[in-house]
Amino acid sequence: MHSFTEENYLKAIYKLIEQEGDVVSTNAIAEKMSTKAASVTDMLKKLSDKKLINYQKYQGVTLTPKGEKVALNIIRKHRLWEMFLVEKLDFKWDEVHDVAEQLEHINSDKLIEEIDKFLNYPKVDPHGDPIPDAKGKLNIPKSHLLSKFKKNDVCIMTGVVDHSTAFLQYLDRSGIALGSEIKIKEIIEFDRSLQITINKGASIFISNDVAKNILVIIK
Amino acid sequence: MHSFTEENYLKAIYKLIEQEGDVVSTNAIAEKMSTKAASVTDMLKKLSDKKLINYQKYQGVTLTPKGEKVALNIIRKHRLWEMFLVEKLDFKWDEVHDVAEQLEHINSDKLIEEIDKFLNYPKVDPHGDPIPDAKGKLNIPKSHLLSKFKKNDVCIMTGVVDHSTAFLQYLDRSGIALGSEIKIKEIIEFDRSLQITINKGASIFISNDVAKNILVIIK
DNA sequence: ATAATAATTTAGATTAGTCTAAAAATTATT
DNA sequence: AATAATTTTTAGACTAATCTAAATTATTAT
Repeated sequence: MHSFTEENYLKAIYKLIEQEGDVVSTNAIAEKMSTKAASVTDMLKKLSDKKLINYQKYQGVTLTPKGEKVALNIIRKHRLWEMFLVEKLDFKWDEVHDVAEQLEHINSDKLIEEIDKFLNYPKVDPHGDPIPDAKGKLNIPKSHLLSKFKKNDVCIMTGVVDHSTAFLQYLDRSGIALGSEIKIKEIIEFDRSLQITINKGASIFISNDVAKNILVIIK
Repeated sequence: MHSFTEENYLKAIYKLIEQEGDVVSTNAIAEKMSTKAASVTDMLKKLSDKKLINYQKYQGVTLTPKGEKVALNIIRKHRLWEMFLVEKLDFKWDEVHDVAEQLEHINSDKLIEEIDKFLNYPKVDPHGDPIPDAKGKLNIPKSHLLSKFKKNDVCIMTGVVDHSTAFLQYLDRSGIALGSEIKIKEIIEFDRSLQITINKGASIFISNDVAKNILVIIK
């Protein structure tokens, strides 16, 4: 099996690839893990030796299929535990994260299958994040950053990167919710801000910073 | 907080004191932890520095009140998780141990309180082992080995040390069950075997080996 | 009471994960 | 294209937990 630390690195790399792009830098990982670049380099060598990542010095990393499977399994466990805490115990959404970070490393196939059954096989968690299945496959189209789309693309809002109350309240006020249809009317060159319509309504402007925190799928 | 390893040592020491006597030897701990005596000595120094155990070179160890509290909290979590796995998920009793060994180290007061509530505040687990409360107190008299009692003592069977099917079946055939009243009629000097009556019935003989695996409370 | 045996501790090494400081490679700037 | 700035890697050290082998202390047997 893999150590807690290895699992956390793989999860961090997976999430960075999901959000930032195809290759992940040492510094990006260091920031996400709240550690130093030198420590990351050490770990990258180790994960590379174990064939969990593709790593060439100075060239950044990607996950191998094996590494991605491990990462998705951790994410599966994390999201199922979060669901369990909220649905079955009296946890609020802002209370679950730290505990789920611990529970995601518990090693027992039977346990996680039983939790899945107990929850009646949920497909997404309440953030709109999909729960990978037991084979480590996402049964829901993978979301991308709204900031990556181009003029006239139409997409559906599926989740957020920044889960802060401030940001969620801003989305609320702007009328952007899970499932909203977002059409990109215009991309302003100089600051990459977007003019969009929500559910075919009046158009509004959002900054590139905001667009980088909204996850969508192509319609 | 304490490391997983420290918690496991404290739990082992607690259980050895419960079963063996008042002071625990380095070798006994090494055996219980499946490690070497030298490693145990290192850890004993560390636990002693942290005031979790009373330790004098070559003299064995006892737990301080602080150490006992930690140990009881781990045991509380272990037993509550076992109950949860059996009662709420579809685990059999022989499947729970390994998973509970992992879950007992999850650090969240709220989580364990909610699990306790979810299970409706059980007092004992199905082995007859008591579940310590949130303050680390046992609300049930602490059990002792039947082998430690003397002639004419009367006690109540509360649990076993050896949980093997073979042993449980032997107890069954002998008519010894949880709650049985056991009276010591005679202790045979040369092999420490006992002549006892069960629920005031006909007397039977049990070996010292058997008596060392039966937990009782004084009536 | 002394020698033999057993238990325990010390000394020194090892591994995983981390760190700081310095070196090397890459990328950006002029 | 050369230099400056940034990123990444290496080198060497540290901590927690472990180990083996040797030394020390305690216990048992004669």
